[in-house]
Amino acid sequence: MGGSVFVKLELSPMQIFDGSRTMSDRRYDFTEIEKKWQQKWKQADLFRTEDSTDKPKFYGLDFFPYPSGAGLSVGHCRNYIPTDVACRYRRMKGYNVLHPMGWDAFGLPAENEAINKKSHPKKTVPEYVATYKRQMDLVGIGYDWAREINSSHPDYYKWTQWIFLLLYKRGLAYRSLAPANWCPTCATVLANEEVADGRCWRCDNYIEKKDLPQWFFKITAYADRLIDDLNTIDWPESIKAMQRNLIGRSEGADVVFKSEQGDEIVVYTTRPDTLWGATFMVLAPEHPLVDKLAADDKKEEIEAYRKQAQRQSAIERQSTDKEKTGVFTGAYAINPVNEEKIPIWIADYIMMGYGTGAIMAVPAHDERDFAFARKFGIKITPVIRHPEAPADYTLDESEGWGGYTFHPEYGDMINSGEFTGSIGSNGCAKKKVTGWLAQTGKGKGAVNYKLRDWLISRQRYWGAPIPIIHCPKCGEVPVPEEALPVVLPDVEQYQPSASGESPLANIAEYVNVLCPLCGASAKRETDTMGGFACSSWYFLRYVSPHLDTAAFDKDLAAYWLPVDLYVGGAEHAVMHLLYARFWTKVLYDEGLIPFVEPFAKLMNQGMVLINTPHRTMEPTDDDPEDVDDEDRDLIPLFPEEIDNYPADKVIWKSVKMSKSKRNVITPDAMAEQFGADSLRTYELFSAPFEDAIHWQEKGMTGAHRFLGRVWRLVNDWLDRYDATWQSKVAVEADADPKAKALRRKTHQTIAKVSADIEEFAFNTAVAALMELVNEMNAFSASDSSGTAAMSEAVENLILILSPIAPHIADELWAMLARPGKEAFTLLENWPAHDPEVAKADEVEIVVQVLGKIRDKITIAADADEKTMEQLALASEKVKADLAGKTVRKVIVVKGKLVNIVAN
RNA sequence: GGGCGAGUGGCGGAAAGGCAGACGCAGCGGACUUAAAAUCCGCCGACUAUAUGUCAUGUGGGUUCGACUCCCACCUCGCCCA
Repeated sequence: MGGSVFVKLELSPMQIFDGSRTMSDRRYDFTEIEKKWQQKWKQADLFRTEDSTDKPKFYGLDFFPYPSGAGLSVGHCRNYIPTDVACRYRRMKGYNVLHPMGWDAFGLPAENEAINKKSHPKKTVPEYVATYKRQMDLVGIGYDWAREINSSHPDYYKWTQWIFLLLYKRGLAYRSLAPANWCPTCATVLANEEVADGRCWRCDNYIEKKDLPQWFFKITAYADRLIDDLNTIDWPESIKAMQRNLIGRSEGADVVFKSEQGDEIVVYTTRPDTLWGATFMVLAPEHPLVDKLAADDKKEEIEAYRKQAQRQSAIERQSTDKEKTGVFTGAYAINPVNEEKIPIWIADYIMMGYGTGAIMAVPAHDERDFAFARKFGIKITPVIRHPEAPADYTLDESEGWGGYTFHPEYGDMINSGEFTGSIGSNGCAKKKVTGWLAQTGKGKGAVNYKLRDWLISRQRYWGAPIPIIHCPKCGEVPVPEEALPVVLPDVEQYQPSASGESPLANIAEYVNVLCPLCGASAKRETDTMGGFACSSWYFLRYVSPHLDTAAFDKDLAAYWLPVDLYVGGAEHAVMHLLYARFWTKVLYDEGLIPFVEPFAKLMNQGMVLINTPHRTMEPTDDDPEDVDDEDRDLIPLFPEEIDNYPADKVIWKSVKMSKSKRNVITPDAMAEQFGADSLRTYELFSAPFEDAIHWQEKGMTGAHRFLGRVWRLVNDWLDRYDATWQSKVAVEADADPKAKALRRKTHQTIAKVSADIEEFAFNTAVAALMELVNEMNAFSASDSSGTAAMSEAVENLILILSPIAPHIADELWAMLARPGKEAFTLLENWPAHDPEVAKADEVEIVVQVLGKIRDKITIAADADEKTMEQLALASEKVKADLAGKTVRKVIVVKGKLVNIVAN
């Protein structure tokens, strides 16, 4: 103590905070500190989760990452850091916390990466995993590595296969010949959802159509539950909307049309109230009835049209911008509601996959039908009055079909026989017509979904083998449970072949087996499962990662699940989340788990963007005319190119970090330069959790400076730190207003940081900590002798900072001579704030006259409305402003303001 | 074209319908230093008459004693779907 007093007397307050004074022993050596504590945490097995059920549980989970060769960027950390803060906070709050991590190691990304590097995924994946783990530890993420899982290990995919068989047993897995989206580059089929703008979502090349026998999961059987249960979970509305949109439930009617020859053609329509306006029918070119219906003189034309339709992607075919094409079959159908004879056409904008592959076309009230009818001169009959049309408005072609004619809105029915005049609003007419169709046997109410069954087959090596055997006598035979796993064989040649067959098909010893039922020679299924299968149940494996008798322990799953907090990027969210929800419901139906939704709360973190130099693409001969430079695609400039490129031509743009753009910042570099705690603090502070961060190294400097201030503040107070502050602090605060103010700030900050972490408002939590540190610094430089208040502030600051910057917090915590102190802040209790201490006893309120601020007065915090009004009216400035006016009304907001209305 | 979201200083951002700009970055001035870095202190939306002044939260209306916040229309940007 004596030494510090001496120093204090010798130096001015400013010098006391000069970090250079005792450079050698007081420097914030983050490299040393972070290494030291990461080792200590590991030695103490600090993040090991026990399956204790006497505590409330908290299951915090990040999206299942696939380990790529590029390693982690600071962008990935935007996902892992906030989850870690939430988990550390819950742990200190007394929860039993499960915070695991594992690897979505199967699937195309890992395989493509390995192919590109001419290496084997079995070798590369462990290398990449090691890098990810090292980087996650480097950032200080507290995962329980004892629960690490890897979807490409046989002890994991054994259970993926087991769930496949469960689906098969329940009639939810089937094999069917189907036109597949075929990517020639990746040499594999893709799910519809994996195709964007007719291109493969991974390699961006155009896809083709190819007929293959393929495995599907019948997710459509769960469509209604997948929509309805969205109402029970705490997810961002945007993600829920995307899921509803993808499922695409619509209500309408199946209506039976008949061809003149008597063939039934069932069409699905969402607008049965427009039936009287159906003036033609359109079949998909692939529709099975087309050959039968087609007139002889049309057959050639139809065949040619089919061929060109098949070459196009679904997106191209259905685009509303596209010029309509089609061929008249020469046949006619009878409209069942009015017995009218209408022509049957084929057109590529009708797809076999949606509804029944045939539509009734109502050109007056559907945009594409309208364009089609106009082009081919087909009759247009309006049957719905435009809601805004005058009552006496008549519709005819002389108006050029403008004005009130074409519209897809609900409206009252016209030109519709006995239904003419039916009220259209709120779908009334639709309901009425649907009921009538059912009564008369002309059709029935029907629900349709955009959602297709989930195509799970991949003709690739690096996936979980589908556990099915094809027997010439018994047909499809599931591999018996006791024979699982079907182990992926080691092969030399795992590159996919252009034939469309899996590389597994070439391995005789794998393919040739005996039928488990009859013992005859049979062949194994050679397709593997797409990666979404593995990630549809991994969250269950973490509760008992090493169990070898079941996919998961039922009791532990019931204890830990559902996941309390699930964090990941919005961009990959729709498919994975939908499939995982589907499997969860199947497992529930099987009686294996007592919940129907796997993820109670979902949060999407914002991306990390970085300002990246670009140049525009050089003009080419293929360019459409009058392309502006601004419309041309931008190409990133690499670091070595930028110096040779004219500065005024460089276009700077904030884009996502990616290896291909060479703009990646690694956590390794940041940890080395500023420390992991600075990286964590910066990423949390820089923007709200959901918003994109624009990476700026200056921001890292700011976070680092803040931690440096904390470091010096605590260090400079160590020798005055009083571990027995608890018994003194109240007396001290009564005697010293400055001490009282500091206590107030401390307790306010505890409350603010706690609430902010729970609400994922990390940016304002960090700001609150900065405010506290600023106030502590000012206090310490003041003439106050409030050591107890300062000791309380120091202790609490370290604890509430610890989830955000755990290494520095543990180091500072270790320096305190606190009785009964735990070795790690994580083992301490989260501080509770005392509302009485946090409460201000005086507040400054605003006095307004007609909404303009005229004075600010300081009053007792608990002053009642009447007192406030009196004090406000007594203000000299207010009196001056009110001279000659009559007070009409006084609005008083307790503790905030007084507004005087006068004229 | 449809759905969702967002527009606030030079920048990132903060504001239960109640003092717009917390906190930080950058900038400016100062202290310390032989010097620099680091650190510390102060200033920091615009305008002018330098004031407890006026104007300011994409634009225009509305509700309200009071609007960044709620409602309507429009503009711009982003994401998803088509």
